[in-house]
Order: sequence, then structure tokens, then C-alpha cells
Amino acid sequence: MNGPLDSLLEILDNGARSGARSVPVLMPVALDQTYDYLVPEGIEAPPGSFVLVPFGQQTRIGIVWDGQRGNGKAVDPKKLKSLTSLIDAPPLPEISMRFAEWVARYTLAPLGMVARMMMSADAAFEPPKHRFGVRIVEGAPLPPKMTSARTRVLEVAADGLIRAKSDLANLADCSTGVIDGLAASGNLVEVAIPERVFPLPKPAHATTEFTDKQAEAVATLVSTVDAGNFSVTLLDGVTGSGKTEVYFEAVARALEAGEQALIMLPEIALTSQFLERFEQRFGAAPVEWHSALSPAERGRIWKGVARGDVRCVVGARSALFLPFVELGLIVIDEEHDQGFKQEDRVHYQARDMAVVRGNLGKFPVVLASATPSIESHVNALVGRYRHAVLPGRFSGVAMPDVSLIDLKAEKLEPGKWLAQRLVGAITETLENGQQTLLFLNRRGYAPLTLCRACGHRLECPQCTAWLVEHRFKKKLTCHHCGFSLALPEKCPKCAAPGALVACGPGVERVQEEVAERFPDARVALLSSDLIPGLSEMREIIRGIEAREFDIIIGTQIVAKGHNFPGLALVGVVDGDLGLAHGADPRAAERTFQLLHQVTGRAGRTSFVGRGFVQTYSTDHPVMQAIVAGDRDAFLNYEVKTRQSGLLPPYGRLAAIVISARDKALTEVTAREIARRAPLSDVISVLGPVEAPIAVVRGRHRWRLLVKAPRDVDLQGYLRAWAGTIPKLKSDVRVTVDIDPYNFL
DNA sequence: AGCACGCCGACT
DNA sequence: GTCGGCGTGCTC
Repeated sequence: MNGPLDSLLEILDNGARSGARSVPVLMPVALDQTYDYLVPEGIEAPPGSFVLVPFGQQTRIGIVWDGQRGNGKAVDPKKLKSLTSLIDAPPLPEISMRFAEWVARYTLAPLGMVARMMMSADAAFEPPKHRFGVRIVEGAPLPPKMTSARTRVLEVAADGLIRAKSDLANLADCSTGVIDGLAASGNLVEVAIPERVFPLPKPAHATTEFTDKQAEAVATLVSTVDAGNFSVTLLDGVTGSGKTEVYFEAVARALEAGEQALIMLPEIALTSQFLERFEQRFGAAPVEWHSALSPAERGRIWKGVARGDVRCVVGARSALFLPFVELGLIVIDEEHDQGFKQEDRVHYQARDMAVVRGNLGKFPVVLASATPSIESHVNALVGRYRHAVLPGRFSGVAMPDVSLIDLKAEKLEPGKWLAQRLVGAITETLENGQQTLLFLNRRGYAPLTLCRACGHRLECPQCTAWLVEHRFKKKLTCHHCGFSLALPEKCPKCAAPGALVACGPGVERVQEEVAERFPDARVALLSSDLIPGLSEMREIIRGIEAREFDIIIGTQIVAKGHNFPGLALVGVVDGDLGLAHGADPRAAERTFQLLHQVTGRAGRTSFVGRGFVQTYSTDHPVMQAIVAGDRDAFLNYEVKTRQSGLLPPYGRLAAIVISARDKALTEVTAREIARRAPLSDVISVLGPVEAPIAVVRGRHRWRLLVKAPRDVDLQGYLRAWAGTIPKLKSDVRVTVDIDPYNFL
């Protein structure tokens, strides 16, 4: 006898004889197997428990799993160590374990790495830190020396609330010494500050008036919640069609039924506007989950979700991996957004994994968008998803009137990036006291700097990429690795002074042109590198809503999720920017969505807005669909393109990236891996080719693209392939990305 | 993933 | 002669 069964029997046998129990533990590291630990007498460690275990040289937190995942080798029972202790945290729900296994299997990531994502709230596993504060003691005799500071403190504390010493000191305008004095005299008592409770969203807090069509969509969504089984509904409606309010009703129904609900948004769209709408409907702020939370908050929310104290989460993609115990609905708003694809560590598409989560949890999933992804559109078309359509704009306002500016005919002045017709429209808009948005999806001042004297281009020393000038920061920066360099005075190659010229526009350069052309206009510049955090972003958005700015210049962070009521004109500086990537099957889709979304920002409440798209490719189907305002024309065109190319969703893709510091080694390894691809009638392997960005952070990169029909087990093929690859030379890294969105 | 062990180059 | 670079192997 040998193999896993043998080792299992051996452990059971050993356990029986010694009276010791052992449990499989999954560690949050890049490993796909569980490790067995003895459970000391007196400790209960049921599946899902978080436990502290000795692991190699370290002691780490693992999860007691509900099944063994061996590596095929038998384990010597004498090697078993005992787990150190049980962690005081709510257990990982069983459904989260099944979900983790599913995600690991699908993405080809080690299960331990998926577990790590689920545990990304360190504070949840640490003993809770009690914060202490003080409260007034009613009726205690006043100390003999009553100073004015002491009087102020007691006046503030008279309301009986518990406050941190420093808070109370601030409110009473004194030092904490005064507080300590009053505590010593018995007039204040030190008490633990109770944990903040999560405000409960109230399903019946407010009622929304719906049009007939909206009410129909509400009824569809609510019926999927009532059905209590798995379904996916594509909620399809333009910005301003009342999409959010419609799916709020589904959320309300799930909450009413005692289920938890999750609303996922692209990180960038987690705006205060959205949170306010939630609060208006549910009478409480939602629990937010995103990367800007403090560690303590993450821990608190993680535990709240696992205990069921949190009923509704509004969050970015990682919220999907929170330990929901009673999840009954997921809404993915802006479902087409590329931000749902995670590209590092575990590569996953949160929208697709949310559908999987719904299937495992037997509950409905709602995908909402004004410009659905081709994948979801096709799924709705063929009946895999239900389709709820919200027609037109809620307030009865027409879509903006969009025109193209053909840059081949209407030439730009040298060194300028706004065509005369667009400048004219901005002037008119300013005269009308309305707002203009200029959109350019490129950060910085200029994407390329070259030397007029010798032709040298300033490139990143560790990537195959140009350095982008950031004029405000007086730096040249690589957008791939973060390398940066002070803006040089003279050419680093030929030393010619003052010969460096900036080529091409970034948002900062557009701002410069705007300042020159419209010196009196109040201008806001929005770019992720210029905004330190979420709160600053929210403040700027508020300023725009309050019409504190006339012209808004921004990258894609302005395209998403905001409603600017005074916006009458949108100018797209470079409409062709996203179309360039040849290998990316989603380039056209992405460009269409972005242009549609950004031009759709104009004229949303009380007037017809205008949009101008500057382009050199006026004949491109994307541009044609944008001017015609004909989303369906674009969808039809793109569906045909995908169908004929067997591209998603008609085919499945996997990208394999081979990288190493040595150029030749990278190529040799890539060719060797490609050579070992199992033969298949239906699966094709393209490449290897050098990656479009050939070097990143000093690592050379080669790519393979695997194409399979929809109904073929692509992961099985890849696993079989991986099994034939001999051990890689050190420093060679191979990553597999199922359903890639990045082709660089 | 993270840690220790191991073996080859520039220092006190 | 040692410190430390990172390549390699292992974690019940």
C-alpha cells in the first residue's frame, strides 16, 4: 500500500492509538496542500477555525480545512507537530472554503494564496484592542479645588458619553492632565470604549417613485431574490436611467429576507455620491470595503461580516472574498469595468467569480451597466442571463449630441491639442456659465521626451518604456515600474543644454493650454497621481458639483460614477488612444465604453449636452457608433468580431508570461515551454513572442497565448501541460492568467 | 510566501 | 580571515 490513502490510514491509526486527533490546516502561502497538526487535549478546532501553528521556522495563522489536500506523498506521523493555539476569530464559513477551492482551481493559483486573500484583514486575527475612555460619575463630590478647566471638562462630560481622554481634553480646551486629575478625584471614571456597532440598513426606510419600465425591472430583480436560487440578471440602462435605485430594491428585498447583500463597484466609483444615495434609501451608511481602509477598520469589518453583524457591504473587487455567512445577493455595478480584473498574485475577474459565488450560494447576481461587457451582453442574448432593460434617461433629458473632430482635416496648431471647433465650444459653454470636461486618458505632461540635438529618447533604465514627464512634480517617471528621475537640464546622452522637447500631450499639458486660452476660467485637474487619497478625491468632486470649477480636465477617474449637473460640454482630446493595442481583443470594447461613458457625462439634468471626440480614425466602427449614439450597432459589430475570431466569450484565452533577468534565458525557456504544449485538435497555442513591453523592472518577458473553444477544459489542459515542464532554472518565473485583460 | 542553509566575492 | 550576496530547498 502507498499513496494518499495509505498516509491517511496511517494518521488515523496513529491517532487512534495515541488518542490524539489531527486536523488538516491550510496555510496562507503559495502552497496548494494542507498540513496536518495534532490538536492538543482540551482544544476544539472544527473546520473553518483559525489556528496558530508552527510552520517551518515560523509560527503562523492557518485555517483548519474540512478535507485533506495532500501532495501525493505519505507523511511520517512522527513529523506531526501540535497546533499552538486557537485564534479568537469567527470561523471561515464552509461556503468560503468551497469558493476558495473553486477560485484556485479556475485561476490555477495555489489554494493557500486564495486563502490569503480571504484573510487580508490582519487585525481580525489579533486580540481586540480595547480603547479606554472616561465618563462622568454622577453625584460624586466635587474636588476641593475647582479650577475653570475642571469646570469646563465636567460641563462637556455632563452628557454622560464615553470619550477618549484626548477628545475630552480637546473639547474642554485643556490638557489631559486635567482629565487625570478629575479621574483621581473620582469625578470621572475610566471605562472601555464599547466597540462601535454597524448601523443597520433599513429596507423600508424610504420608498422610491418608479416609472412603469423601472417598476418592471424592479419586479424582475425582486422576483429573482424571492426565488431563492441562483440566477444572473443583466440590468442594462444608460446613466441616469435610475439603475442604482432599481437594484437598491433588490438589495432591500434580500435584507428583508434576512440575507446579507454585497454591492461591488470599481474602486474608483466608490464615491460619496453613491454612499449618499445608499443612505437616503436605507437610512444608514453602508459598510465600505476598499484598499484605503485602516488596518483596524478592516479587521472590524471582516469580523462583522463573518458574524453577520454587517448586513450590506459596498466594496471594491476584494470584498468578494469577505467571509459572508448569509450572503443572498451580489450586485456588480459598472460590470463592464476592467477594474474588476485583478492582475497580480491571484489573477481573477471579480465579476465572473461573483457569478460563481452566486452559483455556490444559490442566490441571484445582478450585473448592472450602461455599456455592458460583450461577455455579459452575449450571455443575455443567448438566454444564459436574464435581461432587464431600462430605457432612456429618467429625467427625460436627451443623450448628448456627439460629433467627431477629424484631426486629419481640422489640423491642430503646433504644440496645441485642442482643435479650433472644440475651443469655440468651450468658449460658448463658459459664456453660458456651464461646465466643460476635457478628457484625456494619459497622466502627466508628455508621454515622450526627446533631445532635439541628438534624437535621444528618455527611456526607463529597467523597462522598455518611455519616461513620462510630470511637470508639477518636475520629474520623469516610468508608469510601469515607478522609476523616476529629476527633470534633467541637458540631454543625458549628448549633454546639449536646453535641447529636450516634450512630445505629445498628457492631462497636465492640456491644462497648460487651457490656462493659456482661457486665463479666467477656474480649472480642476483630476489625475490619480495628483490626488493623494479617497477623501481628497471626494472633496474635488464635491467642488465640481458645487460649480466651483468651469473646466475639468481629467483622466479616466472623471469618467466613472460621477454626476456633474452643470456639465454641458465634453471634449475627448484623443479618442484613438485606447485603440492602438493590436493584440488586445477588448481594445475596441474598452474604447467604446470609455467614450460612451465620458461623453454621456454631458447634459444630464436640464439641457442637451454636447460632446466632441477628436480622432484620426473617423471611419472606425467605435467612432461611428459613438456619433450615432448607437450602442447596439457597436455591440453587434463587436459580437461578430469576437465570434469570427473565436475570442471571448466565444472562445477562452489564457496568457502565459515567462520572465527572467537574462534575455536569452527568457527566450530559450519560453520556446522550451511552448515545445512541450500537449497536442490538441481544438486548443491552439500562439507564440511564444516577445512581450510588447519587452522588459519590465529589468525582467525580460515572453508571452504565449492559449486559445480554446468555450466548452473545453482549458485549465485541465494547462495543468497537464505544466506537469510536463521540467524544473525551471532559478530566476525564471512563469505566470498563467486565465482570461487575460492585459496583453502587454 | 517566507525562512534558513549553503556557497562564492569585497571588506574590517 | 569574515560579512553578505542570492540560489535552493522545505514547511505537517
